[in-house]
Amino acid sequence: MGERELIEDVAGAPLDRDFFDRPSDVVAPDLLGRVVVHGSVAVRLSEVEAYGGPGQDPASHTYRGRTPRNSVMFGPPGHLYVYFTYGMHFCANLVCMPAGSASAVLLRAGEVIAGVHTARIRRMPHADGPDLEGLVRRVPDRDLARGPARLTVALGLVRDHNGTDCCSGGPIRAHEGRPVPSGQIRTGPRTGVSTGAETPWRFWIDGDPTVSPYRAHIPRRRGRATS
DNA sequence: TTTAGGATTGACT
DNA sequence: GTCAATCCTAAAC
Repeated sequence: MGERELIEDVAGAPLDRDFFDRPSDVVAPDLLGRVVVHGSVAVRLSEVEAYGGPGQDPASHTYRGRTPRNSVMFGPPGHLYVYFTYGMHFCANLVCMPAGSASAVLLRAGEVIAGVHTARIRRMPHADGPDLEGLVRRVPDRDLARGPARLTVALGLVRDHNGTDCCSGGPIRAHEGRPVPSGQIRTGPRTGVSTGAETPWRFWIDGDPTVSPYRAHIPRRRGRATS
């Protein structure tokens, strides 16, 4: 059995593009329990957030229209939108709706269900140094993909993956997994956004230990405190 | 050209 | 609970 078959054994068949050709707030809860795959690593999603289109959602990167950074969100559905933030982190989204509409779902957290060893090494501080397992503090399994930047690292997604088509049988795909019954889905305000936080477009699996802890947005101070 | 601030995280009190 | 790290983006000038 090859890598593909092993992954499909635990993650089911890949989702096709039609899955993403719907509004992001409809796709988002349907993504819970689904499995995002990159090579040998697979993550079962436990928490996502929907972001809307131009002029509709003040929290969305596309609210003010197309820019070089957000151009992938204006493209066809089922593509990966990876962005850099806080000077050090990458986060990953799956684009929804037809080209031109520019909405997406942020992948916030999940459980690593395949490739745990690879994911753990990626999540170690200084994984490229001489001190590997046993010498560096081991990240608990539940924390491997608990948070959007952590999930992106665990899956090995980087800047260059921005724009990747996830519905063409390539190395990065979304698989059907097992959808979560609506009774187990919880919704609430989105995390860390300074505007539009009142829209309850964060979705997570009730009671799942891999869901990230909620943190309200805190505007950061700049420069030195004076006087 | 300058500047504010960010879809976060890990360390620390 | 607080805070710094760190660089990119887009808006303002």
